[in-house]
Amino acid sequence: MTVGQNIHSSPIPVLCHSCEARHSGVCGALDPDQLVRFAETTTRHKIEPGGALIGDAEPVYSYSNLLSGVVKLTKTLSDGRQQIVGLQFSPDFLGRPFKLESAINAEAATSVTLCSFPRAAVERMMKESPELEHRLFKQTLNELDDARELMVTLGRKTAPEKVASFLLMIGRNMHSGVDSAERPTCFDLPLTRAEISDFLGLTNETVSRQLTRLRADGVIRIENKRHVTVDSMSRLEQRCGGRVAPL
Amino acid sequence: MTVGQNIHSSPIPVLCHSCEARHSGVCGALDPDQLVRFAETTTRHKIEPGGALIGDAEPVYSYSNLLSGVVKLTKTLSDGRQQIVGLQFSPDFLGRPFKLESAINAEAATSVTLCSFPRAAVERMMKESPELEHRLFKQTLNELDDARELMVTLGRKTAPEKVASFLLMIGRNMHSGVDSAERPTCFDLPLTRAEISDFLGLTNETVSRQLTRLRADGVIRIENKRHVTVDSMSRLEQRCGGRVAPL
DNA sequence: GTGCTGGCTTGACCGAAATCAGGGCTTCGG
DNA sequence: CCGAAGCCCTGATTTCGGTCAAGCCAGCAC
Repeated sequence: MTVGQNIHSSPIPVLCHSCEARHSGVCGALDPDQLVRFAETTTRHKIEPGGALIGDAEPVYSYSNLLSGVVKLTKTLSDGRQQIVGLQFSPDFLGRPFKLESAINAEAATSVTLCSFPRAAVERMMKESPELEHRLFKQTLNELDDARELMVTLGRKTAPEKVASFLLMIGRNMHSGVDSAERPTCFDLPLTRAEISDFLGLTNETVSRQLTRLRADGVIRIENKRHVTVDSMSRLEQRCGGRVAPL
Repeated sequence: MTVGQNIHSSPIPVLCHSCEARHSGVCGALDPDQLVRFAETTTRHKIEPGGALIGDAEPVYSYSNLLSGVVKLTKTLSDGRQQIVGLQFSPDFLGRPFKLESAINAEAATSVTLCSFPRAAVERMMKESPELEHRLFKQTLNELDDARELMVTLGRKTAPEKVASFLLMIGRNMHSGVDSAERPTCFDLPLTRAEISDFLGLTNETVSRQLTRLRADGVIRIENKRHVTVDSMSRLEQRCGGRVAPL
Protein backbone atom coordinates (compact mmCIF):
# COMPACT_ATOMS: atom_id res chain seq x y z
CA MET A 1 0.00 0.00 0.00
CA THR A 2 2.95 2.39 -0.46
CA VAL A 3 2.32 5.35 -2.67
CA GLY A 4 4.08 6.45 -5.84
CA GLN A 5 5.72 3.10 -6.45
CA ASN A 6 4.19 2.47 -9.84
CA ILE A 7 6.69 3.61 -12.42
CA HIS A 8 4.23 4.46 -15.14
CA SER A 9 1.44 6.09 -13.26
CA SER A 10 2.57 9.29 -11.66
CA PRO A 11 3.03 9.67 -7.94
CA ILE A 12 0.41 11.53 -6.03
CA PRO A 13 1.11 15.27 -6.06
CA VAL A 14 2.79 16.58 -2.95
CA LEU A 15 0.05 19.06 -2.24
CA CYS A 16 -2.63 16.42 -2.39
CA HIS A 17 -0.68 14.01 -0.26
CA SER A 18 -2.16 14.84 3.06
CA CYS A 19 -5.23 16.60 1.72
CA GLU A 20 -8.48 15.65 3.31
CA ALA A 21 -10.33 16.04 0.01
CA ARG A 22 -8.38 13.13 -1.39
CA HIS A 23 -9.78 10.88 1.29
CA SER A 24 -13.30 11.86 2.12
CA GLY A 25 -13.73 14.59 -0.48
CA VAL A 26 -14.32 14.53 -4.19
CA CYS A 27 -10.69 14.13 -5.24
CA GLY A 28 -10.85 10.58 -3.97
CA ALA A 29 -12.64 9.82 -7.21
CA LEU A 30 -9.51 10.42 -9.24
CA ASP A 31 -6.71 7.94 -9.92
CA PRO A 32 -3.12 9.13 -9.47
CA ASP A 33 -2.77 9.96 -13.13
CA GLN A 34 -5.86 12.10 -13.20
CA LEU A 35 -4.94 13.65 -9.90
CA VAL A 36 -1.61 14.80 -11.25
CA ARG A 37 -3.15 16.45 -14.27
CA PHE A 38 -5.83 17.95 -12.14
CA ALA A 39 -3.44 19.22 -9.49
CA GLU A 40 -1.56 21.23 -12.11
CA THR A 41 -4.54 23.52 -12.41
CA THR A 42 -5.22 24.02 -8.72
CA THR A 43 -4.30 26.89 -6.45
CA ARG A 44 -4.56 27.27 -2.72
CA HIS A 45 -6.03 30.29 -1.01
CA LYS A 46 -6.58 31.51 2.46
CA ILE A 47 -9.52 33.80 3.03
CA GLU A 48 -10.32 35.80 6.14
CA PRO A 49 -13.78 35.96 7.73
CA GLY A 50 -16.15 38.04 5.65
CA GLY A 51 -14.26 37.44 2.43
CA ALA A 52 -16.49 36.75 -0.58
CA LEU A 53 -16.05 33.52 -2.47
CA ILE A 54 -18.91 33.60 -4.94
CA GLY A 55 -21.01 36.63 -5.70
CA ASP A 56 -24.69 36.51 -6.47
CA ALA A 57 -25.26 36.84 -10.20
CA GLU A 58 -21.57 36.85 -10.95
CA PRO A 59 -20.24 34.40 -13.45
CA VAL A 60 -18.37 31.57 -11.80
CA TYR A 61 -14.93 30.83 -13.08
CA SER A 62 -13.76 28.40 -10.51
CA TYR A 63 -14.81 25.69 -8.12
CA SER A 64 -13.11 24.81 -4.86
CA ASN A 65 -12.65 22.25 -2.21
CA LEU A 66 -13.09 23.60 1.26
CA LEU A 67 -10.06 22.44 3.22
CA SER A 68 -10.71 24.17 6.52
CA GLY A 69 -13.07 26.67 8.06
CA VAL A 70 -16.74 27.31 7.53
CA VAL A 71 -18.41 28.90 4.52
CA LYS A 72 -21.89 30.40 4.62
CA LEU A 73 -24.18 30.43 1.60
CA THR A 74 -26.56 33.36 1.62
CA LYS A 75 -29.39 34.89 -0.35
CA THR A 76 -30.40 38.50 0.01
CA LEU A 77 -33.61 40.35 -0.79
CA SER A 78 -33.30 43.75 -2.40
CA ASP A 79 -34.20 45.54 0.84
CA GLY A 80 -31.34 43.85 2.67
CA ARG A 81 -33.10 40.99 4.42
CA GLN A 82 -30.75 38.06 4.34
CA GLN A 83 -31.08 34.33 4.74
CA ILE A 84 -28.26 31.87 5.19
CA VAL A 85 -29.32 28.90 3.07
CA GLY A 86 -26.48 26.57 3.93
CA LEU A 87 -23.22 26.10 5.76
CA GLN A 88 -20.32 24.20 4.32
CA PHE A 89 -17.57 22.43 6.19
CA SER A 90 -14.44 20.71 5.00
CA PRO A 91 -14.10 18.71 2.82
CA ASP A 92 -17.15 20.02 0.96
CA PHE A 93 -17.03 20.97 -2.67
CA LEU A 94 -17.98 24.58 -3.35
CA GLY A 95 -19.80 25.68 -6.45
CA ARG A 96 -22.85 25.01 -8.55
CA PRO A 97 -22.00 22.73 -11.48
CA PHE A 98 -23.70 23.28 -14.84
CA LYS A 99 -24.65 26.86 -14.26
CA LEU A 100 -22.64 29.85 -15.20
CA GLU A 101 -24.19 32.18 -12.70
CA SER A 102 -24.58 31.45 -9.08
CA ALA A 103 -27.90 32.35 -7.51
CA ILE A 104 -26.34 32.60 -4.09
CA ASN A 105 -23.46 34.28 -2.30
CA ALA A 106 -20.73 32.31 -0.64
CA GLU A 107 -18.72 33.99 2.07
CA ALA A 108 -16.08 32.89 4.56
CA ALA A 109 -17.65 32.68 8.02
CA THR A 110 -14.38 31.80 9.71
CA SER A 111 -10.86 31.76 8.36
CA VAL A 112 -11.03 29.49 5.35
CA THR A 113 -8.56 27.62 3.21
CA LEU A 114 -9.51 26.55 -0.28
CA CYS A 115 -8.13 24.48 -3.09
CA SER A 116 -9.50 26.06 -6.25
CA PHE A 117 -9.62 24.84 -9.83
CA PRO A 118 -10.77 26.50 -13.01
CA ARG A 119 -14.29 25.74 -14.06
CA ALA A 120 -13.18 24.07 -17.26
CA ALA A 121 -10.83 21.66 -15.49
CA VAL A 122 -13.61 20.37 -13.26
CA GLU A 123 -15.98 19.93 -16.15
CA ARG A 124 -13.38 18.11 -18.19
CA MET A 125 -12.62 15.81 -15.28
CA MET A 126 -16.28 15.18 -14.68
CA LYS A 127 -16.77 13.99 -18.24
CA GLU A 128 -13.73 11.81 -17.94
CA SER A 129 -14.53 10.34 -14.57
CA PRO A 130 -18.12 9.29 -13.83
CA GLU A 131 -16.90 8.53 -10.33
CA LEU A 132 -16.15 12.22 -9.79
CA GLU A 133 -19.62 13.19 -10.91
CA HIS A 134 -21.00 10.44 -8.71
CA ARG A 135 -19.34 11.94 -5.64
CA LEU A 136 -20.56 15.39 -6.44
CA PHE A 137 -24.03 13.97 -6.91
CA LYS A 138 -23.91 12.35 -3.50
CA GLN A 139 -22.76 15.53 -1.84
CA THR A 140 -25.56 17.43 -3.53
CA LEU A 141 -28.10 14.91 -2.26
CA ASN A 142 -26.77 15.44 1.24
CA GLU A 143 -27.02 19.18 0.86
CA LEU A 144 -30.60 18.74 -0.26
CA ASP A 145 -31.36 16.66 2.82
CA ASP A 146 -29.81 19.38 4.99
CA ALA A 147 -31.74 22.07 3.18
CA ARG A 148 -35.03 20.31 3.80
CA GLU A 149 -34.20 19.78 7.41
CA LEU A 150 -33.55 23.49 7.73
CA MET A 151 -36.87 24.22 6.05
CA VAL A 152 -38.73 22.48 8.86
CA THR A 153 -36.76 24.55 11.33
CA LEU A 154 -37.51 27.78 9.50
CA GLY A 155 -41.16 27.11 8.84
CA ARG A 156 -42.40 25.27 11.87
CA LYS A 157 -40.15 25.61 14.90
CA THR A 158 -40.33 28.22 17.65
CA ALA A 159 -37.42 30.52 18.45
CA PRO A 160 -36.17 28.38 21.37
CA GLU A 161 -36.37 25.27 19.19
CA LYS A 162 -34.56 26.98 16.36
CA VAL A 163 -31.63 28.00 18.51
CA ALA A 164 -31.39 24.57 20.12
CA SER A 165 -31.50 22.94 16.68
CA PHE A 166 -28.74 25.20 15.49
CA LEU A 167 -26.47 24.37 18.40
CA LEU A 168 -27.13 20.69 17.87
CA MET A 169 -26.27 20.93 14.20
CA ILE A 170 -23.11 22.88 14.83
CA GLY A 171 -22.11 20.58 17.65
CA ARG A 172 -22.39 17.58 15.37
CA ASN A 173 -20.44 19.23 12.57
CA MET A 174 -17.69 20.95 14.51
CA HIS A 175 -16.99 18.50 17.23
CA SER A 176 -14.48 15.97 16.01
CA GLY A 177 -14.38 13.08 18.39
CA VAL A 178 -16.69 10.78 20.23
CA ASP A 179 -20.31 11.75 20.14
CA SER A 180 -21.77 10.76 23.41
CA ALA A 181 -25.23 11.91 24.34
CA GLU A 182 -24.16 12.41 27.91
CA ARG A 183 -20.55 13.53 27.80
CA PRO A 184 -19.86 17.29 27.54
CA THR A 185 -19.34 18.44 23.97
CA CYS A 186 -17.68 21.72 23.18
CA PHE A 187 -17.00 23.74 20.09
CA ASP A 188 -16.57 27.28 18.81
CA LEU A 189 -19.51 28.93 17.12
CA PRO A 190 -18.49 29.71 13.55
CA LEU A 191 -21.08 32.49 13.30
CA THR A 192 -21.85 35.77 15.07
CA ARG A 193 -25.25 36.25 16.72
CA ALA A 194 -26.39 38.24 13.71
CA GLU A 195 -25.36 35.45 11.37
CA ILE A 196 -27.09 32.85 13.49
CA SER A 197 -30.24 34.95 13.25
CA ASP A 198 -29.90 35.06 9.46
CA PHE A 199 -29.58 31.31 9.51
CA LEU A 200 -32.65 30.76 11.67
CA GLY A 201 -34.91 33.50 10.39
CA LEU A 202 -34.77 35.44 13.67
CA THR A 203 -33.24 38.67 14.95
CA ASN A 204 -29.94 38.86 16.81
CA GLU A 205 -31.80 39.99 19.91
CA THR A 206 -33.94 36.88 19.93
CA VAL A 207 -30.94 34.63 19.37
CA SER A 208 -29.15 36.31 22.22
CA ARG A 209 -32.12 35.91 24.55
CA GLN A 210 -32.52 32.24 23.72
CA LEU A 211 -28.84 31.60 24.30
CA THR A 212 -28.95 33.25 27.70
CA ARG A 213 -32.01 31.21 28.50
CA LEU A 214 -30.26 27.98 27.58
CA ARG A 215 -27.37 29.11 29.74
CA ALA A 216 -29.63 30.03 32.64
CA ASP A 217 -31.28 26.62 32.40
CA GLY A 218 -27.90 24.94 32.60
CA VAL A 219 -28.10 23.32 29.18
CA ILE A 220 -25.03 25.09 27.83
CA ARG A 221 -22.13 27.20 29.01
CA ILE A 222 -20.60 29.99 26.97
CA GLU A 223 -17.10 31.46 27.28
CA ASN A 224 -15.82 34.42 25.33
CA LYS A 225 -19.07 34.72 23.42
CA ARG A 226 -18.04 31.99 21.03
CA HIS A 227 -16.97 28.91 22.90
CA VAL A 228 -19.89 26.67 23.79
CA THR A 229 -19.97 23.66 26.08
CA VAL A 230 -22.98 21.41 25.95
CA ASP A 231 -23.13 19.38 29.11
CA SER A 232 -25.85 17.06 27.97
CA MET A 233 -26.59 16.66 24.32
CA SER A 234 -29.77 14.78 25.11
CA ARG A 235 -31.17 17.73 27.05
CA LEU A 236 -30.36 19.93 24.09
CA GLU A 237 -32.11 17.52 21.76
CA GLN A 238 -35.24 17.67 23.88
CA ARG A 239 -35.44 21.36 23.12
CA CYS A 240 -35.27 20.97 19.36
CA GLY A 241 -38.94 20.17 18.80
CA GLY A 242 -40.08 16.62 18.17
CA ARG A 243 -37.60 14.52 16.28
CA VAL A 244 -37.75 14.80 12.53
CA ALA A 245 -34.93 12.55 11.54
CA PRO A 246 -36.06 9.08 12.55
CA LEU A 247 -33.27 6.94 13.84
CA MET B 1 -35.81 10.56 -37.85
CA THR B 2 -38.33 7.70 -37.93
CA VAL B 3 -38.31 5.44 -34.94
CA GLY B 4 -37.81 1.71 -34.67
CA GLN B 5 -36.23 1.34 -38.13
CA ASN B 6 -32.99 -0.15 -36.99
CA ILE B 7 -33.35 -3.90 -37.25
CA HIS B 8 -30.92 -4.80 -34.53
CA SER B 9 -31.71 -2.23 -31.92
CA SER B 10 -35.17 -2.71 -30.52
CA PRO B 11 -37.99 -0.29 -31.23
CA ILE B 12 -39.02 2.06 -28.51
CA PRO B 13 -41.54 0.44 -26.16
CA VAL B 14 -45.14 1.39 -26.84
CA LEU B 15 -45.70 2.72 -23.37
CA CYS B 16 -42.72 5.02 -23.57
CA HIS B 17 -43.61 6.23 -27.04
CA SER B 18 -45.48 9.33 -26.09
CA CYS B 19 -44.16 9.55 -22.56
CA GLU B 20 -43.01 12.94 -21.46
CA ALA B 21 -40.25 11.42 -19.36
CA ARG B 22 -38.58 10.18 -22.51
CA HIS B 23 -38.27 13.70 -23.79
CA SER B 24 -37.65 16.08 -20.96
CA GLY B 25 -37.39 13.50 -18.15
CA VAL B 26 -34.69 11.11 -17.13
CA CYS B 27 -35.59 8.32 -19.56
CA GLY B 28 -34.23 10.49 -22.36
CA ALA B 29 -30.82 9.36 -21.14
CA LEU B 30 -31.41 5.82 -22.33
CA ASP B 31 -30.89 4.47 -25.84
CA PRO B 32 -33.66 2.34 -27.36
CA ASP B 33 -31.98 -0.88 -26.29
CA GLN B 34 -31.67 0.20 -22.70
CA LEU B 35 -35.14 1.63 -22.73
CA VAL B 36 -36.62 -1.70 -23.79
CA ARG B 37 -34.91 -3.58 -21.00
CA PHE B 38 -35.81 -0.88 -18.55
CA ALA B 39 -39.45 -0.72 -19.63
CA GLU B 40 -39.88 -4.39 -18.86
CA THR B 41 -39.56 -3.61 -15.18
CA THR B 42 -41.88 -0.60 -15.06
CA THR B 43 -45.48 -0.36 -13.94
CA ARG B 44 -47.95 2.47 -14.19
CA HIS B 45 -50.09 3.63 -11.31
CA LYS B 46 -52.76 6.16 -10.71
CA ILE B 47 -53.01 7.61 -7.22
CA GLU B 48 -55.77 9.78 -5.82
CA PRO B 49 -55.17 12.95 -3.75
CA GLY B 50 -53.92 12.13 -0.29
CA GLY B 51 -52.44 8.80 -1.34
CA ALA B 52 -49.02 8.08 0.15
CA LEU B 53 -46.13 7.42 -2.19
CA ILE B 54 -43.19 7.20 0.16
CA GLY B 55 -43.42 6.94 3.89
CA ASP B 56 -41.04 8.55 6.30
CA ALA B 57 -38.57 6.02 7.62
CA GLU B 58 -39.92 3.27 5.42
CA PRO B 59 -37.54 1.39 3.20
CA VAL B 60 -37.86 2.42 -0.42
CA TYR B 61 -38.30 -0.33 -2.92
CA SER B 62 -39.10 1.67 -5.98
CA TYR B 63 -38.51 4.92 -7.75
CA SER B 64 -40.90 6.64 -10.11
CA ASN B 65 -41.32 9.16 -12.83
CA LEU B 66 -44.11 11.58 -12.18
CA LEU B 67 -46.18 11.63 -15.38
CA SER B 68 -48.98 13.93 -14.30
CA GLY B 69 -50.28 15.67 -11.21
CA VAL B 70 -48.49 17.23 -8.27
CA VAL B 71 -46.67 15.47 -5.44
CA LYS B 72 -45.90 17.13 -2.12
CA LEU B 73 -42.86 16.22 -0.05
CA THR B 74 -43.41 16.69 3.65
CA LYS B 75 -41.66 16.42 6.97
CA THR B 76 -43.51 16.15 10.24
CA LEU B 77 -42.50 16.87 13.82
CA SER B 78 -43.65 14.43 16.47
CA ASP B 79 -46.31 16.81 17.76
CA GLY B 80 -47.90 17.01 14.33
CA ARG B 81 -46.45 20.23 12.99
CA GLN B 82 -45.84 19.71 9.32
CA GLN B 83 -43.73 21.38 6.68
CA ILE B 84 -43.97 20.81 2.94
CA VAL B 85 -40.35 20.81 1.80
CA GLY B 86 -40.94 20.51 -1.90
CA LEU B 87 -43.44 20.09 -4.68
CA GLN B 88 -42.84 17.92 -7.68
CA PHE B 89 -44.35 18.25 -11.12
CA SER B 90 -44.12 16.07 -14.16
CA PRO B 91 -41.74 14.87 -15.48
CA ASP B 92 -39.80 14.88 -12.19
CA PHE B 93 -38.10 11.80 -10.87
CA LEU B 94 -39.32 10.71 -7.43
CA GLY B 95 -37.09 9.10 -4.87
CA ARG B 96 -33.84 9.54 -3.03
CA PRO B 97 -31.04 7.57 -4.70
CA PHE B 98 -28.39 5.89 -2.57
CA LYS B 99 -30.41 5.76 0.59
CA LEU B 100 -32.55 2.93 1.72
CA GLU B 101 -34.77 4.98 3.96
CA SER B 102 -36.44 8.14 2.98
CA ALA B 103 -36.32 10.98 5.49
CA ILE B 104 -39.43 12.54 4.02
CA ASN B 105 -42.99 11.67 3.11
CA ALA B 106 -44.25 11.90 -0.44
CA GLU B 107 -47.96 12.22 -0.98
CA ALA B 108 -50.20 12.88 -3.97
CA ALA B 109 -51.52 16.45 -3.77
CA THR B 110 -53.69 16.06 -6.85
CA SER B 111 -54.54 13.01 -8.88
CA VAL B 112 -51.21 11.58 -9.90
CA THR B 113 -49.96 9.11 -12.47
CA LEU B 114 -46.64 7.41 -11.98
CA CYS B 115 -44.32 5.16 -13.89
CA SER B 116 -42.53 3.10 -11.24
CA PHE B 117 -39.46 0.90 -11.40
CA PRO B 118 -37.88 -1.34 -8.83
CA ARG B 119 -35.01 0.16 -6.93
CA ALA B 120 -32.54 -2.36 -8.31
CA ALA B 121 -33.41 -1.63 -11.93
CA VAL B 122 -32.69 2.06 -11.52
CA GLU B 123 -29.43 1.43 -9.78
CA ARG B 124 -28.33 -1.03 -12.42
CA MET B 125 -29.22 1.42 -15.17
CA MET B 126 -27.41 4.20 -13.39
CA LYS B 127 -24.19 2.22 -13.31
CA GLU B 128 -24.61 1.37 -16.96
CA SER B 129 -25.49 4.82 -18.15
CA PRO B 130 -23.58 7.79 -16.75
CA GLU B 131 -25.96 9.94 -18.76
CA LEU B 132 -28.84 8.73 -16.60
CA GLU B 133 -26.99 9.62 -13.44
CA HIS B 134 -26.10 12.93 -15.01
CA ARG B 135 -29.76 13.78 -15.55
CA LEU B 136 -30.67 12.80 -12.03
CA PHE B 137 -27.81 14.95 -10.77
CA LYS B 138 -29.10 17.93 -12.70
CA GLN B 139 -32.61 17.48 -11.38
CA THR B 140 -31.24 17.27 -7.85
CA LEU B 141 -29.33 20.50 -8.35
CA ASN B 142 -32.52 22.18 -9.48
CA GLU B 143 -34.36 20.84 -6.46
CA LEU B 144 -31.60 22.26 -4.27
CA ASP B 145 -31.98 25.65 -5.93
CA ASP B 146 -35.73 25.51 -5.32
CA ALA B 147 -35.22 24.45 -1.73
CA ARG B 148 -32.94 27.40 -1.06
CA GLU B 149 -35.32 29.79 -2.69
CA LEU B 150 -38.04 28.47 -0.40
CA MET B 151 -35.76 28.94 2.60
CA VAL B 152 -35.61 32.66 1.95
CA THR B 153 -39.38 32.72 1.75
CA LEU B 154 -39.74 30.77 4.99
CA GLY B 155 -37.11 32.63 6.95
CA ARG B 156 -37.35 36.20 5.79
CA LYS B 157 -40.60 37.02 4.03
CA THR B 158 -43.81 38.36 5.57
CA ALA B 159 -47.12 36.53 5.24
CA PRO B 160 -48.34 38.65 2.31
CA GLU B 161 -45.02 38.12 0.53
CA LYS B 162 -45.11 34.40 1.19
CA VAL B 163 -48.54 33.95 -0.34
CA ALA B 164 -47.66 36.09 -3.35
CA SER B 165 -44.44 34.11 -3.85
CA PHE B 166 -46.38 30.88 -3.69
CA LEU B 167 -48.85 32.00 -6.32
CA LEU B 168 -46.03 33.14 -8.55
CA MET B 169 -44.25 29.82 -8.20
CA ILE B 170 -47.38 27.81 -8.91
CA GLY B 171 -48.31 30.05 -11.80
CA ARG B 172 -44.95 29.46 -13.40
CA ASN B 173 -45.10 25.71 -12.89
CA MET B 174 -48.70 24.99 -13.74
CA HIS B 175 -49.34 27.40 -16.55
CA SER B 176 -48.29 25.79 -19.79
CA GLY B 177 -48.15 28.38 -22.50
CA VAL B 178 -46.81 31.83 -23.09
CA ASP B 179 -45.57 33.61 -20.03
CA SER B 180 -46.33 37.22 -20.46
CA ALA B 181 -45.89 39.57 -17.55
CA GLU B 182 -49.00 41.46 -18.57
CA ARG B 183 -51.40 38.90 -20.01
CA PRO B 184 -53.77 37.13 -17.60
CA THR B 185 -52.42 33.81 -16.37
CA CYS B 186 -54.69 31.22 -14.86
CA PHE B 187 -54.24 27.87 -13.19
CA ASP B 188 -55.72 25.58 -10.57
CA LEU B 189 -54.16 25.54 -7.14
CA PRO B 190 -52.87 22.02 -6.51
CA LEU B 191 -53.07 22.48 -2.74
CA THR B 192 -55.73 23.22 -0.14
CA ARG B 193 -55.40 26.28 2.07
CA ALA B 194 -54.11 24.09 4.87
CA GLU B 195 -51.46 22.62 2.58
CA ILE B 196 -50.42 26.04 1.35
CA SER B 197 -49.96 27.05 4.96
CA ASP B 198 -47.77 23.99 5.56
CA PHE B 199 -45.75 25.00 2.55
CA LEU B 200 -45.28 28.60 3.68
CA GLY B 201 -44.94 28.12 7.41
CA LEU B 202 -48.23 29.88 8.16
CA THR B 203 -51.72 28.91 9.36
CA ASN B 204 -54.64 28.32 7.02
CA GLU B 205 -56.38 31.38 8.46
CA THR B 206 -53.50 33.61 7.49
CA VAL B 207 -53.31 32.13 4.01
CA SER B 208 -57.02 32.66 3.57
CA ARG B 209 -56.81 36.27 4.72
CA GLN B 210 -53.92 37.04 2.40
CA LEU B 211 -55.72 35.50 -0.55
CA THR B 212 -58.82 37.58 0.08
CA ARG B 213 -56.63 40.63 0.39
CA LEU B 214 -54.99 39.94 -2.97
CA ARG B 215 -58.45 39.47 -4.41
CA ALA B 216 -59.72 42.68 -2.84
CA ASP B 217 -56.75 44.54 -4.27
CA GLY B 218 -57.55 43.22 -7.73
CA VAL B 219 -54.31 41.32 -8.14
CA ILE B 220 -55.99 37.93 -8.54
CA ARG B 221 -59.44 36.44 -9.05
CA ILE B 222 -60.54 33.14 -7.56
CA GLU B 223 -63.33 30.87 -8.77
CA ASN B 224 -64.46 27.73 -7.00
CA LYS B 225 -61.80 28.13 -4.31
CA ARG B 226 -59.19 26.62 -6.56
CA HIS B 227 -59.09 28.31 -9.92
CA VAL B 228 -56.90 31.41 -9.88
CA THR B 229 -56.54 34.10 -12.50
CA VAL B 230 -53.65 36.50 -12.22
CA ASP B 231 -54.39 39.56 -14.26
CA SER B 232 -50.96 41.05 -13.99
CA MET B 233 -48.01 38.89 -13.10
CA SER B 234 -45.84 41.95 -12.65
CA ARG B 235 -48.14 43.29 -9.93
CA LEU B 236 -47.95 39.92 -8.24
CA GLU B 237 -44.17 39.96 -8.47
CA GLN B 238 -44.07 43.34 -6.76
CA ARG B 239 -45.67 41.73 -3.74
CA CYS B 240 -43.13 38.95 -3.41
CA GLY B 241 -40.49 40.95 -1.56
CA GLY B 242 -37.43 42.22 -3.37
CA ARG B 243 -36.20 40.00 -6.14
CA VAL B 244 -33.90 37.23 -5.14
CA ALA B 245 -33.34 35.54 -8.41
CA PRO B 246 -31.40 38.04 -10.47
CA LEU B 247 -32.41 38.07 -14.12
C1' DG C 1 -5.10 58.00 28.42
C1' DT C 2 -9.68 59.10 25.03
C1' DG C 3 -12.88 58.04 21.79
C1' DC C 4 -14.74 54.99 18.41
C1' DT C 5 -16.55 50.80 16.52
C1' DG C 6 -18.70 46.38 16.46
C1' DG C 7 -20.54 42.50 18.76
C1' DC C 8 -23.41 41.21 22.53
C1' DT C 9 -27.00 41.62 26.15
C1' DT C 10 -31.13 43.33 28.36
C1' DG C 11 -35.42 45.86 28.96
C1' DA C 12 -39.79 48.14 27.38
C1' DC C 13 -43.07 48.20 24.00
C1' DC C 14 -45.47 46.97 19.80
C1' DG C 15 -47.43 44.52 16.06
C1' DA C 16 -47.94 40.61 12.79
C1' DA C 17 -49.51 36.33 12.79
C1' DA C 18 -51.32 32.58 15.80
C1' DT C 19 -55.16 31.05 18.32
C1' DC C 20 -59.86 30.72 19.36
C1' DA C 21 -64.43 30.83 17.76
C1' DG C 22 -68.29 30.95 14.71
C1' DG C 23 -70.59 30.50 10.44
C1' DG C 24 -71.23 29.41 5.34
C1' DC C 25 -70.87 26.28 1.51
C1' DT C 26 -70.36 21.89 -0.82
C1' DT C 27 -70.29 16.98 -0.86
C1' DC C 28 -71.24 13.03 0.95
C1' DG C 29 -74.28 9.01 2.69
C1' DG C 30 -78.30 7.86 5.06
C1' DC D 1 -84.98 15.22 2.86
C1' DC D 2 -81.42 15.56 6.84
C1' DG D 3 -77.11 15.57 9.18
C1' DA D 4 -72.10 15.08 9.28
C1' DA D 5 -67.65 16.22 7.57
C1' DG D 6 -64.39 18.95 5.16
C1' DC D 7 -62.90 23.11 3.41
C1' DC D 8 -63.01 27.92 3.52
C1' DC D 9 -63.79 32.64 5.26
C1' DT D 10 -63.93 36.16 8.91
C1' DG D 11 -63.88 38.40 13.46
C1' DA D 12 -62.00 38.86 18.34
C1' DT D 13 -58.24 38.15 21.20
C1' DT D 14 -53.65 36.69 22.54
C1' DT D 15 -48.84 35.98 22.16
C1' DC D 16 -44.38 35.36 20.38
C1' DG D 17 -40.90 37.47 18.42
C1' DG D 18 -39.68 42.00 16.28
C1' DT D 19 -38.46 46.84 17.03
C1' DC D 20 -36.51 50.41 19.54
C1' DA D 21 -33.42 51.89 22.88
C1' DA D 22 -29.76 51.74 26.15
C1' DG D 23 -25.66 50.00 28.06
C1' DC D 24 -21.56 46.82 28.44
C1' DC D 25 -17.25 45.27 26.90
C1' DA D 26 -13.12 44.24 24.02
C1' DG D 27 -10.31 45.76 20.49
C1' DC D 28 -8.16 49.35 18.13
C1' DA D 29 -6.52 53.95 16.42
C1' DC D 30 -4.94 58.08 17.92
